Amino acid sequence: MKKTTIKDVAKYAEVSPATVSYVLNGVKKVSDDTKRRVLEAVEVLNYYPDFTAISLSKKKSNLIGIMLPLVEDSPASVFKNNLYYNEFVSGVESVARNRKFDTMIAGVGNPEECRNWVKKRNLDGLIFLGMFSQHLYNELKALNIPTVLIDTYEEYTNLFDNVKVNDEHGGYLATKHLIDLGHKDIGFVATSLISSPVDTKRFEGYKKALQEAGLGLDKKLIFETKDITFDNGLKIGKKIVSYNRKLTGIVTVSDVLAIGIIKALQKQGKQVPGDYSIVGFDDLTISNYTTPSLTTVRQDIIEKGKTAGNLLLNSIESIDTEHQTVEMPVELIIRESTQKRN
Amino acid sequence: MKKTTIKDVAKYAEVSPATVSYVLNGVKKVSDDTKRRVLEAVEVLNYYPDFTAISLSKKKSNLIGIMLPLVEDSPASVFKNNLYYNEFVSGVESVARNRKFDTMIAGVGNPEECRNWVKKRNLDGLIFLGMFSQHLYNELKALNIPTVLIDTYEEYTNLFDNVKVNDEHGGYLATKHLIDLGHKDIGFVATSLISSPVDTKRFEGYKKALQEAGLGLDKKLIFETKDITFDNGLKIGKKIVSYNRKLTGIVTVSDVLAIGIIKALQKQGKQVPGDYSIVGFDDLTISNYTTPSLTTVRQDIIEKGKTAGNLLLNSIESIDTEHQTVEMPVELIIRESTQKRN
DNA sequence: CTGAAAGCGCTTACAG
DNA sequence: CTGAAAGCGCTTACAG
Repeated sequence: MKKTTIKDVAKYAEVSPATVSYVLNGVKKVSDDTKRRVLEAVEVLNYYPDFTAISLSKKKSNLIGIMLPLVEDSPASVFKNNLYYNEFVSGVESVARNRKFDTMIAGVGNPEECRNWVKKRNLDGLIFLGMFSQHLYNELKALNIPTVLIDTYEEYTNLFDNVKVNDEHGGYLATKHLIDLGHKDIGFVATSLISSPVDTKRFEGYKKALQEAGLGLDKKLIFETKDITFDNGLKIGKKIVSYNRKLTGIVTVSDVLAIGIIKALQKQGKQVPGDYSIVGFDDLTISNYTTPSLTTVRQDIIEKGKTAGNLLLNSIESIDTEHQTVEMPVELIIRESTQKRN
Repeated sequence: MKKTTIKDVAKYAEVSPATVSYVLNGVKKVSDDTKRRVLEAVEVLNYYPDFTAISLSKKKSNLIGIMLPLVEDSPASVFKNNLYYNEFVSGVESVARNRKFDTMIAGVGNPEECRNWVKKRNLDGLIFLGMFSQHLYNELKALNIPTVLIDTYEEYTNLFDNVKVNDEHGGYLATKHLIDLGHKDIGFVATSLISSPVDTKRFEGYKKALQEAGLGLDKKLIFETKDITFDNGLKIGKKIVSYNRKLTGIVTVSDVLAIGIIKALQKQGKQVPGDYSIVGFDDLTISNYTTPSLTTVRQDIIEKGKTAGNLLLNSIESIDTEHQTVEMPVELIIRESTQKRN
């Protein structure tokens, strides 16, 4: 069965292919009568324009890409371990879909790879999730394609659209909550205070809350780990038990980390929230699944994805012309992993 | 900055565009000398072929699609609730990537939508995740595009490639495990025994194990729910407590359901595995996160995704020409949610 | 072994 | 208001 093309439609409607294209794209005025004939032909022949051909001639693919950091040579492991990406991607997918765009996902190791991908597939825009080298951003700039960055604080980042979250306030809320519950020895668990600006911001909030309450900053209560995985949470949980007996409250930069910590604590016979009160960050779907369920700083990740998607599409369709950064609110969700200090 | 095209390369190498195409595609023999010149030009000019153009002329997009059932008009909610999809998609993504294919994801409501998508994007192949109407499969057949179905048992399904899991054995293993632990009153929690062939198969395994042990089948111990969500698990958990005092073992068709049930049980003051032993199905990443961690029937979902991906790509590249169905093994993973009956 | 030319399915100045 | 023609960037019989 041969594919129905614009020529077939043209023939059926007794007009030129150009005219069919005109009515389909709403460009140029076409008389009502011919318009009707064309539309009818489209209907009868069950015609659907070929996006590949459109891409080629319009230089526009109606395709956006989401770039993820590449782990183990595949984004697979990223997805498996980080439910955050999952929800975010869903968000952008859903707005893209509504606005007639398709979305592709790729892990990106180096700048070249990214550039090639954009060129190869003629992507109309890009969303970057995670941290990448400045070199990559330079490449991006050269590519001159609408781009939105997520959760970045670096200065060179202002050359792009940006969506982030009120990280400092998040760290503050979490810490304040524990303080209000009477905790005085509160730990902070992050990935890296030097290489992760997001974590640094949250740490600022933590310090601020401590300070407001007249509590000192104890460097021994700061734990850093490589990346956000359950296993790393486990390790930190162990460390916490063996390491410091005065700690009763723990602020964390991620739900998954918090869940790992809780698990380790429980394995060592500790009670959460009996012995330790813990607050997560993100409010992933699964933060409800655990026992105890997780008190956490909620960011609406799906909404974040939607916002990023809309920003990108606006930029692609030249609706927004200026770079902007939108900061999304953050909210404390109190569940079972925190309680008054004994 | 203008895009580098095949013409530029041709000019630089002092050959025709056709020749460039020949060496890039390894088709026809080209003299070593010209080949070298072309490759050098490609290198120097930093040339990357435009897939859009290739798609158009080769009628091959190097793009595969993963179709998900559409909930609430967007695949987003599907992803949010069902970690299974997540891992599966990662699996196919990773093999596609290695084989130079990109993958797109779409929710599909009706057959027309699916057909349009395939046409629009010139997809080379399709993977279907979830249940769809027979009508859709008819459309698919008409489309005549390589397709692999996941977890289907319907008869008309044999017209496609298929990857599934040894569901019956899974149900059997789970049940047998509980029986071996001394449980006699074992419930079975499914979505639907009539509309879900997968659940029916697992149920077969359940019955077989019961029978082997000389235990009768008690219809009161069978619970059905609409779909696999944490909330539905919660509901069933409540029902279990109020409903039947003799029950001590529970076999489930999904980890998420099991986790919901455990949560509800715990909320009502019951112990898991003290009062109830529960076994899940899937072995999602999160089945380790919960307390107690979940005893479950493991299927390697990522591997399943990879298998599906390879099957599809083999079929696209005419490596495999016959339809085949591969059945993946299943394995009991014993963790903390089950124990000897008191 | 190499190239001219037609074609993939659409769009878009340009002319009328 | 409508259409002929060139073009998007590649591929592929076909001829030589």
